[in-house]
Amino acid sequence: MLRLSKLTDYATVILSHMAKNGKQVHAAIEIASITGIALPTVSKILKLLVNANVLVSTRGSKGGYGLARLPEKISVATVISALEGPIALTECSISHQGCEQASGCGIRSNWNLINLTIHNALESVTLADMIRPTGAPEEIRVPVASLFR
Amino acid sequence: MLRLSKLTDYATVILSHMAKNGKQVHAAIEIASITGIALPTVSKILKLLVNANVLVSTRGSKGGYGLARLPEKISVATVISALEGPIALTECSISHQGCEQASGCGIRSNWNLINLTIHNALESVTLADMIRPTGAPEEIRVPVASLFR
DNA sequence: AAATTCAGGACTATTTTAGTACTATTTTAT
DNA sequence: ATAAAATAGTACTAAAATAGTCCTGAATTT
Repeated sequence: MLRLSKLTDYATVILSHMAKNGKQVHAAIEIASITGIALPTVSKILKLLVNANVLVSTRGSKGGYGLARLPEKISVATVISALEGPIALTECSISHQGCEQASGCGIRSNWNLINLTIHNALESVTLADMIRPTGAPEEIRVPVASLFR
Repeated sequence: MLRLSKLTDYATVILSHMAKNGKQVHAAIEIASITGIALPTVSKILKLLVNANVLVSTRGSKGGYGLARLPEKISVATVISALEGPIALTECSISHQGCEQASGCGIRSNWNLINLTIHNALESVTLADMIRPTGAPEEIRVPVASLFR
């Protein structure tokens, strides 16, 4: 499975909760209790999202976290790279040093093409798309069964 | 990083070696010595690829492994799912049981859309594409820098 | 000044992945 | 027939990555 880490999965849950509720500020402990994710884990995720400029934080009592911009302006690609670093399938797409096959490897640029395609796909989906009501018929254009051939 | 396992990476190296050499049959030990991957690991990968009908094997002396069909007919998606199982970003896209947020989670069908997009991207690239000479200018249509924003 | 809340970093435990070893089975060649 | 060559299958071990926790410090509000 081409897997996303659990933390990234949590991040999407947290962010969609924040995007759904119009509230400006959410304390970490509030998010933890609503989502059922342990507080230290929630804090860790929120911190990473602040560093990636997806969230803004305010300290002190009445403080908390809020979206840095409109959900329409937050792409899934941004969220994933905030949690996991650059989006790339192979190690050599990020750094090609230490690859003993560097010279004989004619695959690299082709991997880059694939990475780019995937990145574009993830860039085109925003947080606003994620919180749209599930299963809206016009959203599903292709039979999902084809995924598991 | 949206990572592929090392074994999958190895698999693409092994398969492109096999696709480049017109030879019909390659012994596991020959592949190991050429690619520099340890023999037991090579065997493991080759077996998985046979199970996924990407390769065919013949036993006995003069035996070995060969491509089950033309490189044009072997997609990257097939290779990845042979090594890692179904291509999906989130656990709940594969099995949704045991997800305590099952009812309140409106994200699932949107993840499926993303998964589908990525799957299509990977399905459209074949082994034949992977062994094309690297860096052919017409292949690179978008600046790679945009990948690492 | 006290209470609340985020910031940052270090640490531990768990899970996943990679790699190894061994035995059985099949086919070819002598 | 028999030996050699090669894959098939299974179980096990070790290493690495990930997830999760904890603690101390800093900022803001009341």
